[in-house]
Formats: sequence, structure tokens, C-alpha cells
Amino acid sequence: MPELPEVETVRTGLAPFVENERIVHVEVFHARAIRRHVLGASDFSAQLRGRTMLLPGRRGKYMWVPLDDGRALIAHLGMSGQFKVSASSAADDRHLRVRITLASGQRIEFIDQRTFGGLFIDEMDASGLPTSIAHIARDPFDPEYDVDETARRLRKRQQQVKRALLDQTLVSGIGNIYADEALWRAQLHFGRASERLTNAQAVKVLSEARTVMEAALVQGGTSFDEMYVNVNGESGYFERSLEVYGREGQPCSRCGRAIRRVAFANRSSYFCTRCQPPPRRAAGSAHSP
DNA sequence: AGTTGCCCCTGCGCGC
DNA sequence: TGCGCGCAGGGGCAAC
Repeated sequence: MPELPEVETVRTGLAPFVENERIVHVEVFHARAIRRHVLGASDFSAQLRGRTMLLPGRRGKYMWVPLDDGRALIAHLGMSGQFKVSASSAADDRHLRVRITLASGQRIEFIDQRTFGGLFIDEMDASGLPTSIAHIARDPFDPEYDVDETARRLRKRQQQVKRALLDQTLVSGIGNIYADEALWRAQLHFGRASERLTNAQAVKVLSEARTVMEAALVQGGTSFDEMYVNVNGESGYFERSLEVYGREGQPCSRCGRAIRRVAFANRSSYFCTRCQPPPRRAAGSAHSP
């Protein structure tokens, strides 16, 4: 569920609780919550014990907490991951996967119903990025993100524009919701061939992705509860502001035509049939959609 | 090499 | 009321 704005809200929310805090104890309640750690959960816990955490970072939907040994604790929330800061007296959540107890006495809990998310430890490269996420492209909030360069790379893709927007090696942070919102704002159908977009269209849809995520970030930030480091699973705190996602049958705010939902790559795509007309021929297929 | 499809999970709401 | 099915906002990786 969480896309870039939600992950960034978690990162900023978690920061004051972890920065300069020492880990005294780590409990793993579900093996799947620990990823890419061949030595297993007990080794994972042993490696974290005694480490002091630094200011959390983020790229796209990945976030990490640098450790005082030069490595980092990486987290991906998957579809349902949450972080929660709790007191020692709090009852265990049903989907509690990992609990990190700090010297302050507070506990950082990783809770994940669907277990698509997880934690792991990794080395950092010279630029301060965990080596295992080197393949993740810069996101639109990265100071070195270049929208023109990203638009050029987008226009070389031999795939539908929405598939490209969701590809985290092209630009990171965009998920199914914000892809649909960006396409609606740019008035592009999700099935448009990336290589047939004009440069202006490519720049537009990428710029709109940034704009809509920034708006979500502002709202997410305002609803942040310091003791319950978001993202609350069903939340939808930004839902009111969505123009197409989840609005099947409701009128498009721009033209009044009913929003449509269609299946797309094991997910859904929402779009306005008037503002976002389908291409004569969808990219990557010989038939009309 | 670039692109696509499959799969990992649990829970909830809906229709029968 | 009960049950089966579709669906959920992600990403890694095998296969083409």
C-alpha cells in the first residue's frame, strides 16, 4: 500500500525516536519479515544489538536507518507494513513481526499483515546508499533527480506508459495510485506507448507524479500521530483528494464523464474515458484495448 | 538486454 | 449465517 509519500511520512515520524538511540534487544516473531539475511533471524538480532542508529534515509519506497558500524537497517513496507512506537506495557499487535527495544525503553515495532514487507541489514556504498538498492532509481524528491533525463529514458521504453511509471528502475516512489493520478493530471491513457509520447507529455506526466505525491506528503504529515508512526493500513487520509483512484463510476472532476476501472497487470487502472482516450493501438499488444 | 508474467501472503467485503 | 471468490496501494526474479 504505501507509496513514496507514506514511506516518507513514516521516515520523518520515526526519526526522532531512533536517532542516536542504542538498540538493546531485537525480537523476530516471523521469519519472513527478515529478508536477504542468509544467517537467519537470530544472527540478524545479534548484529543489531548494541548498535546506535542515525538519521533515517529513503529512496523511493525503501527506507533505512544508518547504524554506527557503517551499515544500515533497511525496511520495505510492502503492501501492509507499519512501524509503531510503543511503550513496554503495550499489548502485542496481532501482526507484530519484529520488535526492537531501545535504551530509552521505547520499542520500535514492525507490524505487517501480509508479510510482503521486511527488514534487512546491508552495507552502504560510498554515496551513502545501501548497496542492495543501487538498482532503485532516484525518486522525484531526490535533489539530483533530473526530470528531463528521466523523460528521455521513459520515451525509450517499449512498454505502456503506466508500466514504465511503476518500474522503480526508471523513477522510484510511484505506485499504482499515484501512477493513475499522474496520468489523469497529464491527460494520458495508461496504455499509451511510452516511445510515442512527446517530450512534453513525458515531462508532464513525471512532473504531475511529483506534484500529486507532494500534495499527499503535506496531508500525511499533518495527520501524523507521534505515538503511532503511520501508515495506518486502511487509512486513506489522502483519499479525499484522489481524482480517479478508487472512484469507479463517479464523475470526472474535469469533464463529468464517469471514471472507469479496468484490470491492469494484476491490479486496477482508473481513468476518465474522455480526458484520457485510449491509444489506437496499445503499446505491446496488437489489438485495441 | 529489455520486458513480461508469476508468485509471495492475509484479510475483508461481496454475492450467492 | 456461511462460504467461496475477487481484490488489495509491491517487488524480485525466472523465463521469454
